Amino acid sequence: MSDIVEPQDPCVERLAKLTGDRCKAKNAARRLKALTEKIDEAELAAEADVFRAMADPFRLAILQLLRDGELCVCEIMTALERPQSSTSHHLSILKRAGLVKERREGKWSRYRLSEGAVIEMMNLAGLMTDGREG
Amino acid sequence: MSDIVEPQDPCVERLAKLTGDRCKAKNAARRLKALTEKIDEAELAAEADVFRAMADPFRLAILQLLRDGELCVCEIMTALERPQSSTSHHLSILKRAGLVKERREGKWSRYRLSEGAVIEMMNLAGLMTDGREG
DNA sequence: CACTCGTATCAAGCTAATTCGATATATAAG
DNA sequence: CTTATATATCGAATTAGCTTGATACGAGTG
Repeated sequence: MSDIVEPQDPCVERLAKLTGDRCKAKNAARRLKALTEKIDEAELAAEADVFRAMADPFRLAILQLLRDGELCVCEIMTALERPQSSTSHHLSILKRAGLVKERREGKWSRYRLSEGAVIEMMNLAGLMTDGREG
Repeated sequence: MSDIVEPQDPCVERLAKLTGDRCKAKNAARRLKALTEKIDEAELAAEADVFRAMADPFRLAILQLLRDGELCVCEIMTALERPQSSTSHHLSILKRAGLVKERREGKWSRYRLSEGAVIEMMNLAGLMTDGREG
């Protein structure tokens, strides 16, 4: 019962074996632990939800269409030649992720892009893929 | 056999019924068709691959760790307390999507973020979720 | 060569996502 | 009230993705 409270932290043990140097290992472990503690799991989960919503070519096509303005479900399904149920379903996913907004007008549901980072993210993704197949 | 070649384009028919105005319908259909033709399916698929690679909290945590520099598999699995096979598997997904780069050094595989838009995309996703959960 | 260690890949079980027809809800019109 | 139309939701089948132990590969070491 004295100086340090972590006599055999498994993380340190692990890294000590890696480097062979127990002192280095402790520093590395401290650095990794600091990095890990900065990670907010709930926030990462929320961000993953956003990315998952954009991880489908059909939904990206919808977002592309909406760049030029508001459209209703029937216009989107017509333009992209997809069944109504599928179109509506994917729009609900985009809406839940906060990527699009809905405006009810009579029996029509008109969808538009959310203000904010949506367009920028699509542009960035475009940049990332340009290097590979352009 | 004369003026127009699209006597019963199903898209126009669809929109004509919607608006009740055949002329408007034709314009709307033309606009939608122009938008649709601008869409490059292969590029959307590639972008979807990038987003799919980022659509997992564990992989986002890996990317977060790598913001501060290169790490090997064993450091990542130790920091995030995940099995080795899982860590390696997710790193391969990130690598395939072009989000990280690998550097072999002896028996170690050291991973780092790809230069480019990766960090910006994570920042943007963070912005998008900020508004929802404080 | 035998052994160790770091990493990659495989395999099997499980969960989540996609698809689309069928059905339900809601709004408007006759 | 019935009908039509636009959209949402359900259900069931298929597919894709995650997880993890087991195994294979590759590079060092004795």
